[in-house]
Amino acid sequence: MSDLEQISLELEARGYRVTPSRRAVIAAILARKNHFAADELAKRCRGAGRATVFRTIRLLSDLGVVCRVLMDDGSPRYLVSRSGHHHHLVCTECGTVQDLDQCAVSGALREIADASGYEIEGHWLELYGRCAACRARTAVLA
Amino acid sequence: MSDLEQISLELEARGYRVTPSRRAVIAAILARKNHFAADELAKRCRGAGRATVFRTIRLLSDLGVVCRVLMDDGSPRYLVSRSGHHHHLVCTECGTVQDLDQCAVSGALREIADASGYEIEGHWLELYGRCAACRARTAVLA
DNA sequence: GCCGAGTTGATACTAGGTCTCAACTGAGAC
DNA sequence: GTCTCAGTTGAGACCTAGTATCAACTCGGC
Ligand SMILES: [Zn+2]
Ligand SMILES: [Zn+2]
Ligand SMILES: [Zn+2]
Ligand SMILES: [Zn+2]
Repeated sequence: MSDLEQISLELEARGYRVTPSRRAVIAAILARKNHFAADELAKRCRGAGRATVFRTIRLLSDLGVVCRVLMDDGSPRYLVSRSGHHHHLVCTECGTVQDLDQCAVSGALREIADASGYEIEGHWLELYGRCAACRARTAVLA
Repeated sequence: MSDLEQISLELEARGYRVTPSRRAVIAAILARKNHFAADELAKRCRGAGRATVFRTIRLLSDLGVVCRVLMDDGSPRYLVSRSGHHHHLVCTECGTVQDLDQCAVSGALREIADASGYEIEGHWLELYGRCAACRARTAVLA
């Protein structure tokens, strides 16, 4: 079963219609090799208007099919999500985004909750750095 | 020495002029008890235009005098910063922001760097939850 | 075939900024 | 004092990343 069919079933299971517009957006997303900007997808995606592209991205985001990454300049990008709760490691040089399956803060949360009196419900974490490839490239030049 | 003077000296030390506009923005920031939106400050702050308010906030942010907090709905707010590197605990109910002096991820970074091959340069972390006061309020109603 | 909820897209609108550029300021050089 | 010029300002245009509106359309179920 293709990813498109898989996601379509997921949508139907949740009571959403699988329309041609939604198919077009999902196909466009699956076609992107790396992360993409919503507006860029909207321009590239014939078969769905801008509003529908944004709506569909949000829908898929709520379903956990795509995830949002905040780049280091603050601009949002989207990515097909491969797992449940996870965070990202973003290369500040080439923009590569790597999924981190482990959550780096889950251990500390209990402690913070105790110390602060807060009941912690969620968190947002992004890590920025230079990927192995970019580091290697600079090392050669130096 | 007042906070305003303190910050002014900081600016001068870095080669920036301490102008009436900047003083007005800084005073307006210091007058806010809690976090504020940049646009709201611009409206409230007679004595500096919108662009200058935004520029000054960015300047102070670069200097570490104010910090930016991403609320759980994604909207940015600013806060007078009291320490160096730190993160925030944001109450999703009343909006209270509490500084966390400890960095919850510093310990995990070495490990992640080793596993990923990235040289980690920075990170962004926000925690969301319900503060003690809001929890108490709900408990009474229940 | 009809109904009504779900969906769509053009367009307007919003938040949160940045850019432009001519005018202004003010600290230091003379 | 006054010249000078980099730093600063503000009005307004512009930009990105969306959301709101609303009339039109679609389609599964009866
Ligand atoms: Zn890279
Ligand atoms: Zn996590
Ligand atoms: Zn609270
Ligand atoms: Zn940290």
